[in-house]
Amino acid sequence: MTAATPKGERRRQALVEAAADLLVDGGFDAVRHRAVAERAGLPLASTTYYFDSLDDLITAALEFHAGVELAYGKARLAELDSCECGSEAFIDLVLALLLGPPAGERDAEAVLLRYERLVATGRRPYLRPLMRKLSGELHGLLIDIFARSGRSVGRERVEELIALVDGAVVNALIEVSPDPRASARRMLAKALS
Amino acid sequence: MTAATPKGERRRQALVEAAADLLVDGGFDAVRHRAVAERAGLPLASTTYYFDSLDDLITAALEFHAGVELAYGKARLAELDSCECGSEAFIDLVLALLLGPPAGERDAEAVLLRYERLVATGRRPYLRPLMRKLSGELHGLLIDIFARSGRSVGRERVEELIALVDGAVVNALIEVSPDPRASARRMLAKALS
DNA sequence: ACTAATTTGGTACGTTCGTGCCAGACTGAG
DNA sequence: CTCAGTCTGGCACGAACGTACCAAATTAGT
Repeated sequence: MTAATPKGERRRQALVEAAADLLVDGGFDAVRHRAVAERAGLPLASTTYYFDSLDDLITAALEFHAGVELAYGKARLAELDSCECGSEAFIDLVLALLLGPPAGERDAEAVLLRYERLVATGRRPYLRPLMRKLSGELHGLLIDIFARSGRSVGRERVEELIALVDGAVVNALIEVSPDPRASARRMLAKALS
Repeated sequence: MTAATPKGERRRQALVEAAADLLVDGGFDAVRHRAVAERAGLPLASTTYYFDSLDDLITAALEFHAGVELAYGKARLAELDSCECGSEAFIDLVLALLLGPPAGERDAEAVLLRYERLVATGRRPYLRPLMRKLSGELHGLLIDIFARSGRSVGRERVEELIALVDGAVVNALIEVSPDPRASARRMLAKALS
């Protein structure tokens, strides 16, 4: 169901954003009708009124969130015009694009979330087109960044580096006190040296 | 709770194996009291009698399954004595250890499950010691295999290759018709050439 | 202002889940 | 054989869930 009135549209959007928030800090399992309604300050029934099913709501939330992520990536890319491309800063930038902005204390959890989402997509075929689009644009962004910093690389090499980062992350998750970003940084530094 | 009678021990073990089966073909979410009891052909209450909580049951199931996986790995390693180490066969062997034996039609799903489990571990700190142990032994096995096939490599290089495989897999999950094993094979072949 | 369409929000139904309960059946040590 | 300790299994509770329902309130088109 799509809203037909301005106020309705605002309400619908509030639900989408609430769902996206829940998705970010609780994973797919946290996106429930009741939780979304409560976070948006709206009654339970509004979630079923504006969205045919929970999957619909999740899709909308992911779509919204993907937009936010890409906007962040493009902003960081724009900053790079001033091209302070030390190896250290460059690696941090790539990690920020792939893992999100560093989240301090909660970084391990934040990164974990990204991979939970990625893996959970495997069980939700209806999200694949969306994830493919996001992933494609992200790869494009990375190629741009490599080019703009003087390190020209092909698409294949970029995919290899992404795989390296992703693999380092999932393997870091089982450490006693996981620091997936640090593991990824180590791998990336070695591969780029 | 631990069983004190032989028949009780057999029952307990039946529950563990049923839980491991469910874990393998449905992920952590499939391991429920009722499902385990039904698959084992035992009443619901037996699951709470022998295991203090669901987490207890899951831990036992994962432990059991890890044993099975490692046994498979060691068996494949033993076969290698006859050292038919063509590049193709070698890569398939490494993939069999990391992704499990090829599962034909259902391969994508089987591989997905492994990574669901890996990521889900991030939310279950009590499983980390177990996963670390399994992961450590698997790494050791891989080093052995590399050595035995004439390709001597250090631990760091092995971890790099594992990350490459894992990253290739998680990135393959969002393809229109995912074939994670093929993606991993491609990456591995390139890295080993 | 009036009517029809849309939106609202409280409520309820049917499932599934983890877990607790307990009377009865079984089993092994004396 | 006896009986304390162990095990069995049917059952019920409370919570959380997705979703359906519907009378009342609001809004939009004329």
